[in-house]
Amino acid sequence: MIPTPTFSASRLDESPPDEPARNGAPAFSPLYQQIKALILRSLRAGEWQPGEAIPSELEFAARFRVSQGPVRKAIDELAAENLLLRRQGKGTFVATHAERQVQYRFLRLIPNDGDPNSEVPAQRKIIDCRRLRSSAETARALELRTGDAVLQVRRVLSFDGQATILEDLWLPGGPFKGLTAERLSADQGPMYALFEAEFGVRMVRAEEKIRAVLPDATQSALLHVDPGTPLLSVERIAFTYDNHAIELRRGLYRTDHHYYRNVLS
Amino acid sequence: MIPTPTFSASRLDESPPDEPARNGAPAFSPLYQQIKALILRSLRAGEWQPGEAIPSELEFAARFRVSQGPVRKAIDELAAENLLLRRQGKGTFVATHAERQVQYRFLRLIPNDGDPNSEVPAQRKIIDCRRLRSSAETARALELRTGDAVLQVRRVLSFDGQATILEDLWLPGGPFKGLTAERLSADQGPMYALFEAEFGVRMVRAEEKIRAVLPDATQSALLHVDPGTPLLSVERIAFTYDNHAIELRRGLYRTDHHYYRNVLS
DNA sequence: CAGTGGTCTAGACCACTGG
DNA sequence: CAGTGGTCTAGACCACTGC
Repeated sequence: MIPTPTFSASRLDESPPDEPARNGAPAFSPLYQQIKALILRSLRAGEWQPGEAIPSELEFAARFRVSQGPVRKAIDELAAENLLLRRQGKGTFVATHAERQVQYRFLRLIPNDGDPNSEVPAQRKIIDCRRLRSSAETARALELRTGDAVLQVRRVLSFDGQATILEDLWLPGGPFKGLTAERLSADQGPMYALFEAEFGVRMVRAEEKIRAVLPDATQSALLHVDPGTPLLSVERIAFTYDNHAIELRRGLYRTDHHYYRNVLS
Repeated sequence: MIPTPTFSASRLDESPPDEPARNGAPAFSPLYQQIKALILRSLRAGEWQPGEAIPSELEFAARFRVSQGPVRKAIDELAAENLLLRRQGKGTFVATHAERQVQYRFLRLIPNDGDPNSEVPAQRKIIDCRRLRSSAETARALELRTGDAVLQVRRVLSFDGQATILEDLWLPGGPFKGLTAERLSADQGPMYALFEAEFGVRMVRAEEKIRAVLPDATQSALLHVDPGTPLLSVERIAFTYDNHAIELRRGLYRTDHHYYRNVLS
C-alpha cells in the first residue's frame, strides 16, 4: 500500500466508527492507537486464549499495512497495562493469572517477616456459594439492575494454618453460570485462573477501598479472633477489558502477622 | 561522530564504570539505558531544579552524538517513573510536588462521597518537631547508624474541620539541618514541596505497609476518637533518586469518612 | 513563526530462544 | 539456523505552544 501522506482520521477503518468525534475537534488519533484498539478488540473477542502467543510484530505490520514502529508501540502499551506479556526471542503472549510467576497478582498481603516476593501457598476453604438476587448496592457496583441474578461466594484463606482472610464475592449470574462450591473447592491455583479457563472472564484491573473496621460476631468467629480485633476491610471492584466491572469483593484481613503493601510513585 | 558499528559496551563513557559486569556476561547495556543513567546523574546532582525544563530531545541527541530515538526512549522511561514531566509543544520538566495538579501525590486517602480527584484542602497542625538520636529501628529504615541525629515531627491533618490523620515523621538530621516547627507551620502546600525548595530533597517513590490497629491513649486524644476505634496504620518509607531512603513516616488514618484507595493492575 | 514533543517509515543490525 | 522481540539511524512530517 502506498503510504497516505496524512492520516488525521484513520487508515485502518474496518468498522463503523464508534466515536466519530462529535465535537468540533477532528479528534486526531495516531496509528498506533488505532492498532491498539484493534488488538484490544481481538483480545476481548477471545481470538487468542490466555497464555497463547499473538501474531508477531511483523505479521501485524503486514496485516495492517504499516511499519513495525506503530505496531510495536501499540503492543508496548498493552504490555504496560499487563494485558500482554513480551518475551524476547519467543513472542508476545496474552496475560494470564495462571502462571507461577504472577500468581495472586492482585493480592497485596505480605507476611511480616518473609520477603515480599515469597510464595503464597494459601489454603483455601469455600464456606458458601449461592445464587441470589442482587441488592441495589451490588447491582450498582456490577453494572447490573437490582434483582438480577448474582452469585455470592464466601471463603476463608489461611496462611501457615492460621485463618487470615475472610472474603465475600459477588459475581454476575450470566457470565458465571454453572459456578458451584464444588467446582471452586476442587480447584488448585488462583481463583482468577479458574475464571479465565472456565468462564472466559479475564481480570485486568481492580480498584480497592481500604478501611479499618471491627468484625461482627460471625466474622470474628470465622477468623478466630476477638470481636475487638481491628481488621483491614478491603473492598475490591475488578474489571475486564474496557473497564467493565465484573466482580465485587469484600475482604477482611488480619494484620497481626501480615501487612498490606503498596508502592507509590 | 561516525556511528560505531557495534555498541556492546558503551559509546557514552565519561567516567569509570560503576559496575563493570564482574561476572562472565558482557552485561549488554543499550544506548538509551546509558543516556537514562546520564540524565539521572544530572538530576541527582541538581543540574536542573524541580519545575525547570531540561534540554530538548534534539539537544541531548547532539550532545550525546546519537539520534533522537534513544534519547526519546530514555526520557520516556524517566517520565513513566514520574521523575520527568513531558508537555507537548513546551518541553520536558523536572517533576515537582509543588504543582496544583499533582499536590499530595502520595496521599491515598479519599473522602467517602467526594470524587477521587477532588481537592484536598487539608488543615495542617504541627504538634511537635524535635531533634534526637535515632533508635536502632529508625536507623535501619533510614540507612543511618543507631544514634545518628534525626528530626522527629508530629502533626495532625484535618479535613472539613475533623482531625483525620496523625502522623509521625523521622528525617535524617544531615540533609534536613535547619528544619523547625516554625518553618513547617508557616508553610502552605505539601510538605514535600517545602523539602524540595528548602533542602533539595526530592521524594520520588515510596513504599507503604498498611495495617489495622487500635490507638493508644495519646493517639486517640489527638484524633478525638474512642480508644476502641479501629484505625489504619500507614508506615511509609520514601525514597529519593537511586532508591535512597530519606524519610520514615508512621500515619494513623481515621477511615469513617475516608478510605485508602489503591489500584491494582 | 520557530521550537518542542509526538508519530511514522524503511532499513539495518543485535540479543535471545528453540529446533 | 530461522524467527522473535529489542535497539538504532536518518529523515520526514504532524500537533501543540507561545511569541
